[in-house]
Amino acid sequence: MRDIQQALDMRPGSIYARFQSKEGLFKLVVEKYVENSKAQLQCVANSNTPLQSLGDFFKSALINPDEMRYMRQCLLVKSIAELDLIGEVGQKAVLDGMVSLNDCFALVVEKAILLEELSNTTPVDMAANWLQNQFVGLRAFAVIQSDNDAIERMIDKVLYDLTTQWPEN
Amino acid sequence: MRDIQQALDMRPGSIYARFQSKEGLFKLVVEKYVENSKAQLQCVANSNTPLQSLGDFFKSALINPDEMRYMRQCLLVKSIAELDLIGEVGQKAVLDGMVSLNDCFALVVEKAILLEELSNTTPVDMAANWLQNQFVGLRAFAVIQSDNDAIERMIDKVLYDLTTQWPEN
DNA sequence: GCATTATCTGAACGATCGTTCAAAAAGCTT
DNA sequence: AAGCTTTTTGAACGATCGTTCAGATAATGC
Repeated sequence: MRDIQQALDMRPGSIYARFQSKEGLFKLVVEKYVENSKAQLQCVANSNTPLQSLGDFFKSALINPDEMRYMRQCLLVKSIAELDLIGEVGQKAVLDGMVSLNDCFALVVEKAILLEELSNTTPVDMAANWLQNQFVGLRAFAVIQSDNDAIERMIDKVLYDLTTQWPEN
Repeated sequence: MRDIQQALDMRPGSIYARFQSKEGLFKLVVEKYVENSKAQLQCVANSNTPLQSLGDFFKSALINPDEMRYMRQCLLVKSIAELDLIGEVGQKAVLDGMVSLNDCFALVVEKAILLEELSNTTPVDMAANWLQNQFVGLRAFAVIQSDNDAIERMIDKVLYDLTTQWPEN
């Protein structure tokens, strides 16, 4: 809270007047973050080449100058890692956000199937879950990996595996 | 630290006599955790059916009774998420641990190639990195996913994708 | 049984945390 | 300019954090 006070040049009272508490502020931040990410993924879903756009989305989120490495971390991923330290309100915001983004990944998969970039036998929900997984794993990978080419190869592998076969049921 | 004091029924002085500080204790815990995980992965690498053993390893780490859901989180993954809040000593322990486990994943891949469960064109280092990624992603997935079958299907997908093609260079 | 060493005890330290609130300042309406 | 509402201020609160250390206790060697 004191970091935020300094960054915004605001006194504690002002912050607590606008937001009720640390957790209330956290909830709003998470919701904004999710809203932002949703917009990005909906752009991907609206693209004419959804798979390529998906790759670009992954790359822009995971690859950036070294001095901004910390930005490779995802707020939601970070929050899930500390889910047991967060209050109920914050937990709900994080979990709802994950579901919300999962729906967006599903939209991307559906669009790719529609444009025949993916087989129509692709299980949409499973693929969406899987994509979200891949993103989480790559986020952690990107934090500790300074070789951008290695990250890019991982993304290529994700895009390839998306097109291969899926387990039954 | 006070939680640990209570759990061990030890007074702060005793803990600080054995370990120098919170960070020193953290370092030892991480090292122990890595040692443990290494032993498990080396078992997998020594198996006659490394890919099946690898699947079992994933399942045992990711699937367990619901009341122990919090145990699905991995100490290293959690630590990477908070890497910016950890001191230098702790950071080094975490990053070294990740490299160490990555080597173990590489051993598993090598063994699988040797036993012809994987093509000998499989790029060992990339596959090891990739496997570690998959594990990280699945850890987060398992924390928020109560459907064990969904987790199991994801693991099956990982084992399948391990056998498919890899990006060049 | 005594001396010496190693270990443990637990109250207490200073720093930092999230948060509050009476008072001051700024904004708005007439 | 006066009166009323809204917002901001900043010192200060109690709780909790990692940590310390003089003294008590236990373990060991002779």
